Amino acid sequence: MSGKRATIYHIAEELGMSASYVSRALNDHPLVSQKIKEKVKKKAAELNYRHNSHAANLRQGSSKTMGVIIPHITQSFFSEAIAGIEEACFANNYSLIICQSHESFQQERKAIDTLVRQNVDCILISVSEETQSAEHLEAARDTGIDIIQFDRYLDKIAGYKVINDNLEAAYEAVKHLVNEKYKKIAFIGGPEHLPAFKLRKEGYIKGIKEAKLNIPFNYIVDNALSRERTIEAATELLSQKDKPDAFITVSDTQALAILQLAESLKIEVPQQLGILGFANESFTELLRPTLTSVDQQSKELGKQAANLYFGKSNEDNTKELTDEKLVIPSKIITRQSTLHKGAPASASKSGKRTAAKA
Amino acid sequence: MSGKRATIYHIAEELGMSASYVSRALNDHPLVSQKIKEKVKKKAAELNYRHNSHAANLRQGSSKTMGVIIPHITQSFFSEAIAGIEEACFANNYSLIICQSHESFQQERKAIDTLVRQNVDCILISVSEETQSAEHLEAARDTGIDIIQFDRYLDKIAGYKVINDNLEAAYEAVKHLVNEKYKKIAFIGGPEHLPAFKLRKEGYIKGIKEAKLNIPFNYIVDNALSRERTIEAATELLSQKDKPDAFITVSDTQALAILQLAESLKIEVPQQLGILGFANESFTELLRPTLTSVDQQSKELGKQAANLYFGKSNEDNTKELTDEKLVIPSKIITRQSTLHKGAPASASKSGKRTAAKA
DNA sequence: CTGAAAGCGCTTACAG
DNA sequence: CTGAAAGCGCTTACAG
Repeated sequence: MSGKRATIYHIAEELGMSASYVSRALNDHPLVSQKIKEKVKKKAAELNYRHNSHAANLRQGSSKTMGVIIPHITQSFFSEAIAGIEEACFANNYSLIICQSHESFQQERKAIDTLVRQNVDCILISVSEETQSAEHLEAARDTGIDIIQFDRYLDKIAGYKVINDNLEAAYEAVKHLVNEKYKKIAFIGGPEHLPAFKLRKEGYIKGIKEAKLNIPFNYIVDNALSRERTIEAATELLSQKDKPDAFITVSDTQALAILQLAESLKIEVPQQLGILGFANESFTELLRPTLTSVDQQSKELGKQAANLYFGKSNEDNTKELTDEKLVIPSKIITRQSTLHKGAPASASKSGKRTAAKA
Repeated sequence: MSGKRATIYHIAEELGMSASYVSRALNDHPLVSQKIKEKVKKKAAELNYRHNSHAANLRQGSSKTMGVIIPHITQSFFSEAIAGIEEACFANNYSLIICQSHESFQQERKAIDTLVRQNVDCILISVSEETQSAEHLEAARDTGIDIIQFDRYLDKIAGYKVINDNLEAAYEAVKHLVNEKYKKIAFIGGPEHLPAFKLRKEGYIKGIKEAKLNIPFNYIVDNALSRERTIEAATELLSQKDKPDAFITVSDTQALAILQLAESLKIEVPQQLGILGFANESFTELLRPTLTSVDQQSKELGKQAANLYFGKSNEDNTKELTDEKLVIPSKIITRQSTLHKGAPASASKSGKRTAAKA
C-alpha cells in the first residue's frame, strides 16, 4: 500500500483554486471553461487522483450502481442475460454487482441485503426456485430501490417484469412435436408457484387439448427442476408399458438429463423418443443428438430489463408492455432431438435468430 | 419510492440514546450489554433500518468489497473460479463486484477504473489476451488496492499470482498422448506474452524432446486463442501430407473447434486424431467423443486467490508459495478423444477429482 | 465565473 | 457503560 489517495482538495491546493471548483471541473459542469477543465484533469491524472464514489454516493444518495441476483452464473441463460444487463449499464455509466442465490431463498435474502447496503439504485432479479414470498423484495423496495424482475418472477409484487411468452412457447413446442408425429408427449415442469413454469404447463395443456391427444395423468410432472427429480420421474415414465414418445421440459438441464437417461437405457433419440428443452443453453448444440430448445433471447431479456430502469425500453424487439410486463418473444430452435423417424438428420440445424449470435 | 431511509439517528432518537451508542450496539461492540444490543436491533428492524455502507466505507477507508475481472463470465472455468471467490468473500463478509474484460485491453482498463472508484479493497484479475502492459494494474495498486492475479497473469507486476503448474500439465499431456501411441503431436497455443501460455508451450516442447518425436516446425502454432485462428491453423495442418495425429491445445474452446473441424472433414477422433484440451470446461463431457482435458481446479484457484487476500491461504491443497506464486495442481481428465486405435471407449471415463464435484 | 459552508450517514478516538 | 465531536471525500444550494 502506498501513500494516501489524492482528493479534490489536493488538486485544489496545487492549482490554487477551491475544491468546489475542482469538483465542478471534474464533472464537466457547463459553467466551467474548457481550459480550466483540462488543467484540472491534467493535474488530477498527475496526482493519480481517483474519484471516490462512496463519498459522492453518500452525498448524492444515488450510487449509480445496479445489482443483479440470479440463481446460477454458470447457466449460459443467466450469464447471457448478464451480458445484456452489463451492456445497458455500461452505456449508462452504471456499475453492476452480481450475486448468485444458488436457488436458495436464504442466500437470495442475503444477496438482497448486500445490495441494499451497497446502496444500489435498482435490483434486477430472477428469483430462486424456492422463493415464494416477496417480503425481502418489498423490504428492499421500501428503502427506495427499484425492483425489476426477469424470467423467473413473482406476480404478487408490483413493478416491472421482463419475461417470455411462456404459454405460447410451450404451446408451440407441443405443436412442433405433434408435427413431427410424436403422440405421447410428457411434460416435466418446475415449481408451480412461479408463473413462468405454471404458464409453460398451461401452454402444454392447451397444445395437448388442441391436438386431441390422449395423455395419462401421470405424464404431467410438477416441480422437477433438479436433475435428480427429472431422472427419477423420467425413469418411472419410461419403465411403464404405456411410455411417452416425447418429453417437453422447462429447462435444458432437465432435457440433458433425459437425453443421458435415454442413452443409458438404449432408447434412440429422436427415433424412439423426442426431447425438447428450454433456454437454448450453449451446450444444446454440442450434444449428440443436438437438442431442440426454446430460445428465450436471454441477452435481450437482460438488456431490456436494465433499460426499463434507465427508461429507455426499446420496444422494437418486444411484443407489449401491459400490466407492467414486458414480453420478449421466444423461438423454438429445431435440432436433431425432435426429428421423428425417417427424417434426415442433416435438415435439422435450422436457422438461428440474428439476435442470438450477438 | 417511499420515505427516507432510517438512520442511526432515528433509532437513537426513538430510543433516547446517542447515535454513537446505537452504532456500537449495531456493530456488536463488546462494551455494549446484550440487552441494549437486542433493544437497538429490534428497533432497527422495526424502522426497516439498513446500514449504509457508503457512509461506513467513507469513514473507515475500506469498502469490504472485492472486485474480480475476468475475460468472460460465460466460460465455466471462470464462472467456477468466481464461485470459489464468492465462497471466500461470503465467509469473510465481503461483497464481490464482477467485471468482464471480454478479452479487450480497453475494457479491462475500464473495469479497473470502475473498481477503483468503487473503492474495492482488492482486485482479483485474470488478464485479457490483449494485455501486455501492467500500467493499469500498477495505477490501481498505487491507490492502495491489493492486486492478486490468477490463471492468466503478467510477471512484470509484483503481488500474488495463483496459477497452475502449467509447464508440468502440458508435459504430462504430451506423455499421455505418447502413451496412447500418438506420434505426430501438434500444439495450438495462446499469446506468448502471457506466461501461462508460454509455459504450456515449454511443457509441450519438453515432452516432445523427451519422447524424441520428430515434429515439423509448423506443428507449433502460437497465439491462436480464438476459434477462427484455431480452425485456420488446424485446417492447414490437416490438409498437408505430413499431417498431425494429435493436437494439444491451451483451451477447450480450441479443442472443440478442432473436434468440430475433424467431424466436418470426416476424420475419426480418437482413431485418426487425438485431441486434448485445457480447463475442463463443463461441456467437455457432453461432447461425442468426450473431450480429454486438463482440469485446472478452477474453483479452488479462485478460492485460494481470494483467501490470499484474507490471509487465510490453505496450503493443504497447494504445492508451494514461492516468488509470490501459489501453485494449484492440475490433473488430466482422460476421456474418449485421446484413446488411440483399438482402445475400448468404455474405459475412458476416468475418475474425477473430489475437488471438481464440489 | 468562483468560493465558503453545510451535510450525506457513519465510526471512533477522546473524555467522562 | 455512554456521549459529544470530528471527519471520511464529495456535491450543491447559496451568495457574490
